[in-house]
Amino acid sequence: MVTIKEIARECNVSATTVSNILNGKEHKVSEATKRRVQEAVRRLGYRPNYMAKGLRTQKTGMICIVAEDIAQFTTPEIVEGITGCCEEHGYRIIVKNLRMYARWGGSWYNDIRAQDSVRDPAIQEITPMTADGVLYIAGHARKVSCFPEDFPLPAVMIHSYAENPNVPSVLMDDERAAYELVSYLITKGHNRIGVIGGREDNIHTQKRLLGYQRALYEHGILYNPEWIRYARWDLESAYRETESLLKTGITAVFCMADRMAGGVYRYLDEQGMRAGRDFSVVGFDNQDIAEYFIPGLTTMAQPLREMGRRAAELLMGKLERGGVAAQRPHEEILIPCSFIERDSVCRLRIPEGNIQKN
Amino acid sequence: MVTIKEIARECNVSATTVSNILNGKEHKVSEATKRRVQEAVRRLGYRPNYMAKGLRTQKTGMICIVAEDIAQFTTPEIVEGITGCCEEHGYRIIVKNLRMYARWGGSWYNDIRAQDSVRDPAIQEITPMTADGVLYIAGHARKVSCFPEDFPLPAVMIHSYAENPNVPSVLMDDERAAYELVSYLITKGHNRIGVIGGREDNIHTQKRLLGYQRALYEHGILYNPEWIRYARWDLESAYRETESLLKTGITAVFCMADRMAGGVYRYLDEQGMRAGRDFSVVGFDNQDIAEYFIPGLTTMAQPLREMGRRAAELLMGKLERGGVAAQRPHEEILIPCSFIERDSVCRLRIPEGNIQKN
DNA sequence: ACACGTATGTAAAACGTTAAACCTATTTAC
DNA sequence: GTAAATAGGTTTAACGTTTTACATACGTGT
Repeated sequence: MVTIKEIARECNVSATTVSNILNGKEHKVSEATKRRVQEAVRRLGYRPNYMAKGLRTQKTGMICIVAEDIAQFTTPEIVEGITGCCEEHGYRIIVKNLRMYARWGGSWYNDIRAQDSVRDPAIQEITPMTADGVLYIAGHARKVSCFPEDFPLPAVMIHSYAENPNVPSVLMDDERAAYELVSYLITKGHNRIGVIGGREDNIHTQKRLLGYQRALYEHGILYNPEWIRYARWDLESAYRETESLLKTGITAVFCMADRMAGGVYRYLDEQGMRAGRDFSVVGFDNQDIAEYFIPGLTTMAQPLREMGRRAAELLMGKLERGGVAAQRPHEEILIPCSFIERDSVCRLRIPEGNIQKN
Repeated sequence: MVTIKEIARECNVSATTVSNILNGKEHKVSEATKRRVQEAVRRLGYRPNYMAKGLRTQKTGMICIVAEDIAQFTTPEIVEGITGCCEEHGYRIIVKNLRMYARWGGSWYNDIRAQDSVRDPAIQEITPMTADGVLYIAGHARKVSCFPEDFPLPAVMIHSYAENPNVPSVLMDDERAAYELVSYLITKGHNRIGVIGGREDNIHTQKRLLGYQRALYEHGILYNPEWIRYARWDLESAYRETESLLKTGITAVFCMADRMAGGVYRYLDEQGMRAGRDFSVVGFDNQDIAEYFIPGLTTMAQPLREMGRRAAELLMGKLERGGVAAQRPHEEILIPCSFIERDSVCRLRIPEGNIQKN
């Protein structure tokens, strides 16, 4: 591999000069030598040695993405958003997948319960020697400790709430998204609207429930605890809640995950009913599956790429400012979701006066 | 950050000795010093400086995953398989996502046509300075050129065929998977079986078609070109083929992607028909969506994690052998798929004698 | 004629690690 | 009793880059 020294010898200049030219520090170099060096670099096919560079500058030029489960459907799009931004800023990306390390057995997405803190060998390994910054993609609120203590590397949390000071979070606006979905159902004439939420202690479940509540309140509909069910984010558990929930006399249901809407669809099918005709369903996530439901599922698309990009931009800012403004209080960036209308909701023909009568 | 030198000073030994202990070269060190050093390493919280290490050894300790589209549904599980193996061998993982670089416009998964070769700035960037080896996740046959010429880095192709010599490929066994699916349909009594394939020039389409053909042949059913349609791997294009395909009088269809089966389901729904009752459908991929179809889609699961792991193991072998056996001819490793039975196929009640009558 | 600034560079040291060569005391072979 | 081997190290140089400090020539103002 050709080095800076060889370029220098080839052009009869010092290594320093070549380095200055390659790094755009051109205030000390004439146009002529600059062109001469650049030509040699191209001709000999010089590539920088990142390790030598990193050793000298004490920067790795890498961002570490820590993903609790890289195969979870939300993660890849977030990563795509991140890569876009990082490439533009000249950072390379290193990936740590925690899935394999997870000691708490069973299916990750369904069975993991919120943990106060992650203290994981894989994370402990991320030192300033590995990366210049960390982007943590989590599904639950977390306090993350890595080496050295208390996240000395600039970090941004994506898709969940960080409990560390100085670790800002980039999240979708759960409350508003739920508010919009439920308001949509109300404008379609529904006033008895059920909810199938995720785990009760999950922060997303809670925020979305607040949005549901606000929508009801603003339209003068009384909140009825009977209409609220909690499940485990998956089809099976949602399916098990559906029968008794429908018996409460609701005409529509807000499912906090498209996969849970799948449970409702299955129940409806068994009863010879059809979403969008005999009953109304909205989901959340706009996961692939929503498009393949028959009829297509009306839902809320999570702004995954956008979240990834915003988080990366935030991190780039921190790195370029050199951690100057690091003493701000916990920062939270909410990205709006986008409403996707398909065919799973029908208009209700019920006299208007009924609305107040829960 | 604490360095090897500080450990050395603390223990009154030379840096070399510390290095030897840390790297398991213990043939030249007494048990006593070894323990003393290890204790100091723990106490002072020493972490190796990968850049210094890499600069000296001329190894990066990293594997680069090149993904043509990291958000494509097959990629994350392959990556998960890779990470498992690489962690075990002490390699870190760096990710290049080519999606953003793709110059050929439009939707990647649907519109890209097979390219002879990828010669992409992102790939050109992967030099021995970036990674020790490359795992390339592609959807189409490819000749990959990176810098320096002709893949000097050990590489393995996953999920598609590499046209480079010395770049082995790890693939699912398309032919056999298709053979099994179609044989399954035949044992259920079907003998007029349609196909909705992917793009006609796609290598997976071709191999699966061969499997289809073999199944027919072995059961004495004549191949009928009328029953074969090509689409673009997506719901819409498959939907457009469905009507005329069904008019040929088939009783079952083999879709080469679950998403295309979605097109068939949509058509059936419009006709008041139902898969698994009035018509039979099998898919391919066992993508998430298959489970959410109503009724559930019988399909073939791609062995994605397994492919990722096998490819990584192959690469580790190459790296540890130091490229000694690199002059073998093109190697192809086929991983079997696994059949997933759900409810989209019905048994046909037709007199047995009918079978020969196409 | 002199000091001084500016443009255009160069030399040497340093980043943290490991490979190669070297050293010394003790044990073993014969 | 001597040579050779072994155990248990040490010293030095090198990996490729960037930073810091220094050097030279030329123009300019006075």
